[in-house]
Amino acid sequence: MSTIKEVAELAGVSVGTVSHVITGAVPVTEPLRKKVQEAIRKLDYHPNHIARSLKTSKTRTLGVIVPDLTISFYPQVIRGAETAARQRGYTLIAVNSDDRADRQRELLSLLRSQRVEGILLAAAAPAPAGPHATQIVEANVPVVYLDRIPDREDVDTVSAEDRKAAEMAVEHLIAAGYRRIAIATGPLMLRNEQRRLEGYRYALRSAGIPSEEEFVWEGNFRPEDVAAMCAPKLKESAGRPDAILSTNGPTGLGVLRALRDCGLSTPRDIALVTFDELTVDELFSPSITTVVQPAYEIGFRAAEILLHRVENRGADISPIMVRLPAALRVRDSSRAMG
Amino acid sequence: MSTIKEVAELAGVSVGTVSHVITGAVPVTEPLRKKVQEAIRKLDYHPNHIARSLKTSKTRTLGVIVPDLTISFYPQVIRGAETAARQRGYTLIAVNSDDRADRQRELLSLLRSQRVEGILLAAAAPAPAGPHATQIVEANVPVVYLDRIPDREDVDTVSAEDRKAAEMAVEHLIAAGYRRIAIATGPLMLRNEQRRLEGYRYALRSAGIPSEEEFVWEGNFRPEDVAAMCAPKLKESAGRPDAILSTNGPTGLGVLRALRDCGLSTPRDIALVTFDELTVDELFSPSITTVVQPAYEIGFRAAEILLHRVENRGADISPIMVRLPAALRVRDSSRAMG
DNA sequence: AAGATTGCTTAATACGATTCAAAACCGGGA
DNA sequence: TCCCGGTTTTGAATCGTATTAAGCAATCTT
Repeated sequence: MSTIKEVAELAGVSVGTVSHVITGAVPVTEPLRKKVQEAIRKLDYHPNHIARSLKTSKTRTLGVIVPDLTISFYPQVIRGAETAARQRGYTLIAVNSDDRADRQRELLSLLRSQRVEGILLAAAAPAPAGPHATQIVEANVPVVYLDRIPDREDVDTVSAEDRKAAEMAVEHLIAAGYRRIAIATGPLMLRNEQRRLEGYRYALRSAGIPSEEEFVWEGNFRPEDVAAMCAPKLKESAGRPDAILSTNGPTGLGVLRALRDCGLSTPRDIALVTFDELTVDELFSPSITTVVQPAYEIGFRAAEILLHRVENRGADISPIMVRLPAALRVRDSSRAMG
Repeated sequence: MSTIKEVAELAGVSVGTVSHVITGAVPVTEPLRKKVQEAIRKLDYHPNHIARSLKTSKTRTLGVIVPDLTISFYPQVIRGAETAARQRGYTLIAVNSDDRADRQRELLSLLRSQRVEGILLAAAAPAPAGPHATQIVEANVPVVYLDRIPDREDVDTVSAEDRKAAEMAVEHLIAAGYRRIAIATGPLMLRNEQRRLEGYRYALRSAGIPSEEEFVWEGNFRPEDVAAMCAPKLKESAGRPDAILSTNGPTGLGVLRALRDCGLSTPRDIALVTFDELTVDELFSPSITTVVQPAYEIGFRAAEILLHRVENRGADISPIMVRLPAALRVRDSSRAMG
C-alpha cells in the first residue's frame, strides 16, 4: 500500500502539499492539485487512517455495544446509529455483550484501546449501572445509553417512552373489555422493564382495577425460561388472567409458547399484547397486537447526541434524556371481548 | 488518557520495558514487572491500539460488508464471524451496503483506509463481481465472499449448498404431490440465486416434469416489488401453479403478500416453500416450510478462512470453496396434497 | 523601483507505540 | 581482581500522517 510520501515523489511536490490537497485545510494552486490527484489515482492511494488518527488523536469512530445482534430490535438501532454517524463521517464498531457483564467490561476496554471517540451502550442485563461504564465516563469518553438505561440520572439516555407505552397497551386491553390482566416482564433490575411495569400498574389504577401481585411475572430474555415460568400459572383456569402484556419480544415469544403448551390460544382463550414485533409481517396468525418501539430512531438520536458530545467536549454538561413515543399496532390477539 | 511514557515514569523504568511487559515478547524480571503492572493499574492505562497498529502495521481488525443488517440472515452470519474473529483476538467492523454498488465501493475504500487486514463480503446485488473487489484483491487485502458469491472461480467463497438446497425443496414438493411448481427468485445476476434456480430445474427434470419458463419469476429483495410482480400471475386460476418455491426471505414475504392480495391462502390454494425463516418461531400460521441456511456457521467458517489468509499471506493460493448443507424444515405450507 | 503584503509551498516535528542494537548488570571462573 | 557470557534493560529510530513556522515568489503600494 502506497504512502503519502510516494504520492509526493510521483507528483514532484512535498508531502505537506499532498496532505493539504487531501485535507483541504490549506489552499493549493490548481496545477499542483491536479498533479497530486493524478498521482493519487495512479498509485491507488488510500490515506492511512491509522497514522492520521495517531497524529490528530481523532479516530472518527464510535463504538456500540448491544446485548445480542440477533434480537431484531438491535439491528434497526444500529442502522439508525450508522446512518447518523455516517452523515458526519464517522464509522461504527458494533459488538455483542451476550448480556454478560464480564464481556461488556472486556468490550469497553477493547473500544477504549481502539480509541473510539464515543460509545453507545445498551447495557448488559446483570449490571446496568456497573462501575465500568462510570470509569469510561471518567476517562472522558462520552457514553450515551440506549434502550437499557441505567438508574443514575446524570447520563445521556435515549429510549422509548416505556411507561407510557405500557400504559397505552393496558388501556387498550381494558377498552377491549379485559380486566384480569397479567404482565410478563424481562429482568426487573433493568430500568426500562421497571418503567413498563409502572405503566402497567398506573393504567390499572387509573381504571380502578386492583393490581394483583400474582399477575406480575418476572422473566428474562430466554423464551424457554419464560415459557417454563408461565406454564404453571396458565394450567388451571381458576385464577388465570384473561389477558397478558409482555414487555419485550423474547419474553412475548415465551408467553406464546406457554399458551401453546397449555393448549390455549390467543385471542380465543386469552388476549396478548407484546412489545416488539414477533413476526416479520402481518400475514401470520395469530397476528399479535404489538407495541412498536421506534428502534431506528432510537439509534439515530442516540448517535446524534453522542456526536454532539464528541464534538463539543465538556461544553454543556447537563444530561440529555430523550424518550421517543412507541406506537400501538392493534391486531387480532387483543380483539374486543365477545 | 495516559501513555506508555507516563507508565514508564511512574514505574521508574524505560518505555521499552513497559512495552515488554505488555507484549510479553521479551522477558522482564519479577520486581520490575510488578512495578509496571502497578503503574498500569494506577493510571488506568489502556495501550493505544492506533499507535501499535501504525508501528506493527497490524490492526487485528476485519471488515464485513453486508447488504442489510436488518435482513435476519445477516446478524447470525455476523455473530458467527465475530465469534471466530474474537477467538483469535480480532475485532470486526460491520457495515451495510444497502445493496448498492456505489455504497459498497465507498465502504471498501473506507475499510481500506482503516487498514482492515481482511474483508468478508456479501456483495451488493448490482455488481457481484465488480471491479473494486478485484482491486482489493490486487491490493493484497484478503477477501472472502459469503452468501453473495461472485461468478469468478479464483476467490474464496463460503455459502450454503444452494443447488442442493433448492433441489431438496422441490423434491419435497413433488413428493407431496405437487406438479405445477413455480419459482420466485431474487436478482438472477446473483450467483447463489442462479444456483438455486439450477437446483429447481434439476429436480424437475429428474422427476420427469417439464420445466416451463413462465414459472420462473425473477424478483428482487423488496417484498412490495415481488408482490406486485407475482399478483398478476396468480390472478386467474387458469395457468396458476399449485406450489411456489421462493429462494430467499424477502422474496418469500412478497409471494405471501401476493397470495393474500389475490385472496389465496397457503396451503389451501397453493403450497409454499421459502428459503430463510419468515417468522421467529413455529407458533404462527400458516407455518411455512423453510430451507434453513446455516447462517452462523457460514459466518464462522468464512472468518476462519479469512484469518487463515491473513496469517499466512500468499502462502497457499488455491481458492477455498466451502458449501454448507441447508436443512429443510417441513411445516404446514407444503402439506401433502389432499 | 523597493519594501510591504499576500499566498503557496516546504521542511521539521510530534503523535504513542514496537523493536533493534547497544549498554548495563550479574555471577562464576581464571 | 578482572574478564566473560548471558540475560535484562535502555535509548533511539521508526511507522505515515498532520501541522506549524519559516521560506519564497508574486503582487500590491507608494
